[in-house]
Amino acid sequence: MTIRVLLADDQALVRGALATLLDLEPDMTVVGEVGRGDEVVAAAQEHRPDVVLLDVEMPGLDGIGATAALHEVLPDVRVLIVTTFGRPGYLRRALQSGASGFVVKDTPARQLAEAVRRVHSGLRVVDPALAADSLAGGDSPLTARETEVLRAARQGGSVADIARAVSLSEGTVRNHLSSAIGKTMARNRADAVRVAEESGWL
Amino acid sequence: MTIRVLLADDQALVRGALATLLDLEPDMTVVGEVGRGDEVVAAAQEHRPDVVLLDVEMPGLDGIGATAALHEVLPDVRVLIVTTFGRPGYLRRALQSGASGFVVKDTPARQLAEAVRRVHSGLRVVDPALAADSLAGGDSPLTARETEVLRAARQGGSVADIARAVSLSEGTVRNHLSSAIGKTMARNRADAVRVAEESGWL
DNA sequence: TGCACCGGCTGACAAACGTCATGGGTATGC
DNA sequence: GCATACCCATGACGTTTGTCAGCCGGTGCA
Repeated sequence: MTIRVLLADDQALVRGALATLLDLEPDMTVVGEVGRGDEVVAAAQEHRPDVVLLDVEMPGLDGIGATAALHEVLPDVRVLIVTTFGRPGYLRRALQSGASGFVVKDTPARQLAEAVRRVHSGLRVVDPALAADSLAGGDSPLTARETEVLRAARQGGSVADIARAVSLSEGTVRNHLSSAIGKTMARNRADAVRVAEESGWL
Repeated sequence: MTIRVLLADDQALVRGALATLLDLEPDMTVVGEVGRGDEVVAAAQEHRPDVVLLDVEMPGLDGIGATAALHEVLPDVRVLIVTTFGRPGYLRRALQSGASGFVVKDTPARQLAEAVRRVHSGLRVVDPALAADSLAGGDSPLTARETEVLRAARQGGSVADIARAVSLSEGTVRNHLSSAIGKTMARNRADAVRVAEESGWL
């Protein structure tokens, strides 16, 4: 019995390469390819795959959101997340969304097919090095408002700009920023944004 | 006569997938794979490839630097740059470094082999959409020092930190930053970093 | 009923930041 | 020779930022 695989990656070159790689395996067939996150569910309904390979960074809807949407419509489909950078926060959120596996693109190509097989058989596949980082990174210490304000601060505007974006007073924004800076152990607003982004808290 | 190809990409999964993809072509052989930019020259000297496929983002030495180093030691080797994002500045710098082609990872997988063939036969391969952006983005208006200071500002440190990193006085750093902010039409140091990064000036 | 916590706001203040004027040094080009 | 541009530095300035204290309202919990 062959494993039916659906591929979702925004980089056509990578997507095609992975497709040929997996199609060479005797027990697998790539039944579909999409380049956008919001096309995943429709493609899955059409092609009925056993395993879906999802990139985290995609236009329309990111891998996390696509996993959640997929898990709701087709609960039996296994999801294997493949991503470029091993952001600790991604792993946690991906597993919470219902993903069965998490593989970084640094892993050898031969292990990908094996990961697909494991996921298909119901096992969880998690990059060991990444799992350690995930525990170290932990849950976000930021409150909802702090994350929102910090997210708005990414564009590099002034406090007044941020206040306008989130509809708060400037003083409140400064307080939230100060709190976020303290929690991330950063020295700056910009530094806090950097730290929070790298920890997957935004 | 088969085309000998050397692959350089830090993502093992992508690298392996591209290798199988190109190895399927009857007129190509992948003679080597490396995951770091500073291993490219040594691998090229050992395996004598006709074409080297280089990713821009690599540890040790980036694709631009690797191209320059390669061009100096082995001038006959053709270089085809493959990158994730089509930053306008990359294209310009890559061609200046001696690259023969520039392909973004959004291009269909089938066109990659064709691009390799064209580069091998002495033609230049440039993504059309990217070429337009490159002209729009234009040359960096920043001076050497301004770029250096702005690069040091990416970590999110204070002026004192930056001054220590680049061995300048704090006042001078502020002047360079102010100039860079003006040239990028940003409102902030953080904003200037963002703009310069997106324009490929760092 | 208290207590702790989060959200929101204000006011104040020291530190950091961005800007400007000014000076001198060097290399490039007409 | 002279203009131009870049680099380095200093001092001064007004603004922005980060921090702190205090106050109020709402929520969840012992």
